[in-house]
Amino acid sequence: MNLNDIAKKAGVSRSTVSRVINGDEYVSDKTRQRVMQVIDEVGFSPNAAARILRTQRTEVIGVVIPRPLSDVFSATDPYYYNAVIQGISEATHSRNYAMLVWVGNVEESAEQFYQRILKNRLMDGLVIVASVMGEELLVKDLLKNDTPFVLLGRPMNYADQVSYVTVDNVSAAEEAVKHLFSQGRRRIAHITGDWDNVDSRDRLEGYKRALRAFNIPYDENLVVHGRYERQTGYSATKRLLTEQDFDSVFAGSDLIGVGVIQAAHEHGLNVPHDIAVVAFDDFPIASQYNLTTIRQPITRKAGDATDLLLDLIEGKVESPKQKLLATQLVIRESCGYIVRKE
Amino acid sequence: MNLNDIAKKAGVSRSTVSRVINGDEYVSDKTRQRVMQVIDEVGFSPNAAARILRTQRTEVIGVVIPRPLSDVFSATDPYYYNAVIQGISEATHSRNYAMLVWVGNVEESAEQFYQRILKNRLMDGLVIVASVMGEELLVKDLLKNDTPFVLLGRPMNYADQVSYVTVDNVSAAEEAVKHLFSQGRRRIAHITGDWDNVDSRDRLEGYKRALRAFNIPYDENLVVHGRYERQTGYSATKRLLTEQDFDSVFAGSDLIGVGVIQAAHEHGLNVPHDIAVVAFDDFPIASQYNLTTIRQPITRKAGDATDLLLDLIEGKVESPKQKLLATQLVIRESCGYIVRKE
DNA sequence: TTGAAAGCGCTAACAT
DNA sequence: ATGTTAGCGCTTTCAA
Repeated sequence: MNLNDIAKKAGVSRSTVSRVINGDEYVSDKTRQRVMQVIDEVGFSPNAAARILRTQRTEVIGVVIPRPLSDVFSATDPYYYNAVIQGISEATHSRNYAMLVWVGNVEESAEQFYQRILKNRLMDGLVIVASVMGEELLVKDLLKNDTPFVLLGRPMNYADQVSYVTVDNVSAAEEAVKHLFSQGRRRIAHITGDWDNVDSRDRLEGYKRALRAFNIPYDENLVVHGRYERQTGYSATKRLLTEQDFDSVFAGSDLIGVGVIQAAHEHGLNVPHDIAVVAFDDFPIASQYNLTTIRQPITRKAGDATDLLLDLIEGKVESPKQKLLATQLVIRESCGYIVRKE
Repeated sequence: MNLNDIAKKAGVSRSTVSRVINGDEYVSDKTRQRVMQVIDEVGFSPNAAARILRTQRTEVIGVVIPRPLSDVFSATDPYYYNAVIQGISEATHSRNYAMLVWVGNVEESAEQFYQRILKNRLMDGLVIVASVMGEELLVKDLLKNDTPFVLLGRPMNYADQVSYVTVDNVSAAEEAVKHLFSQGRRRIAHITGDWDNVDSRDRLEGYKRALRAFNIPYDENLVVHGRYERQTGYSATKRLLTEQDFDSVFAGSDLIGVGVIQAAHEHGLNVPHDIAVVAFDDFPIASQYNLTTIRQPITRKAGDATDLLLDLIEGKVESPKQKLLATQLVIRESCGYIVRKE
């Protein structure tokens, strides 16, 4: 079933059918109705490959997730990727695009992974979910071939040549630490996530800014570098408890925050009384543990990145373009703030 | 850059270039090498749309996830979908396919969702992740147009006309309950997941079989129907504790099992001493709570479903074809079995 | 407002 | 072993 078949049934030429399908205005109402009726009757939809070949636009975007999703040893919260995919899905849907998803496989180098993406020529552009490791190779290639793309997260390099959407990690971290200060805390420790991740560095920067604002000297002994894992929060806290004097922790992520709470409890300490905790992300686990945390709007971030990509593809905006999203402090019990229950 | 350009540079016809690209054997070694060299030099990859238009094969499959992934109110463990996507990704990758992912959006009816999938004509077939609600509409349409598809999970209806891959829930549940029996438990309660889900019904069936095997009469007061959520395990256990006499629980999922543990603890009961628990899934949360549970190989299940789909697409097998995967009892502490530590 | 015709880039049947 | 050619189904100029 193709345009010709529809054309014959409707008694018009196939150009007219094409015009009807594409909403061309130069079609009489009578003709349009007749054609539409035939299309509905036979349940016709145009051949995508032919259309793509002709128009050079696929209305498909690629979603690149550099790391294997279900790495058993990874402690990354799987909620993040679900929320990202959901956000992209909603944005593509509302603008009539489909999404091709690329997930890094376990036994595959970055080069191989990027090669298979680049060889597939069914995408108008890419949303790249920034991971801990750099996506530089891919970014370089894409810049070279002039393929539209948007990063979810600020890249470590080329940040000014690249379009990306991320949250304002610096301000968010600053707010988190200021909140601890407002609860009377003065010896505030910080446990970071993966150090090859830009967010981690930005959050540390925000931590420093808050200290500066309150004239608290920066004490590097209160900062522990780790990974975005529960284990990091746990062992970093254990170490801090034996070596340092501190009354609160700004955790680089919810998972780290949960580890902090567990370590504190094992030492017979009360959270928030003895150790107050503010974390980052507001994944579902945060509410389970009553963590006060910075909420980052993941679905929104992903949706905005997708909208930006589609704007780039459709020539509605010029590349590069960046967008910073605001976050929100969600106060629960781990920070010591008294939440009035209703 | 197209076949003609390559052909000119290599001094051959474009059919020869096509033959080289497609690994046709009727090309001399010299010619092949020359052509390959040109292709590598200019980094050529063939236009996908033209190839699809000509061959009528896209080498793309669709992955259908009927429910929104990040439904804030959904308590479903997001790990499941990550593992599924990973499994499909690995299988498609190893057979040189790409995957188009379709996620149900929040404000969209099932009909609309299925329509947008069916109208996209860039897929050779579909893997459908079975959800709680039936995918019947989609299945009917696909059967009608003869589109290859495989369900991840047994469908409630049309099970004999449809290809699917799932785990043997009945045997697995039977094993779980028999294990509790072997630990001396005789009053074994069961808390089910969503009742419009086939897995829930199969697990109940397995529970009944185990009881029958041990001549324990089925007591419907010990069976509580709920959802695959922590809350279900929690409130069902609370109710059971006030109304019934029981010494153990077979939980329909890990999340339910965690709810059971929490309710038991709140009643001052020890798990496993007072209440033994065996659950289902072996998601990461199970090991956090030391749950004895039935491990279902999600990534494998998804990979096998994809392989089956590709076999169907490539005509290597006949539809319908079903596959049941074995599960594995993972013994931790919640069942009361003494695990020797090394 | 409609139709005719060219051509997007590829594969495969056929010819040599 | 290689080249020639038709045609997959669509959009879009151009002509009427």
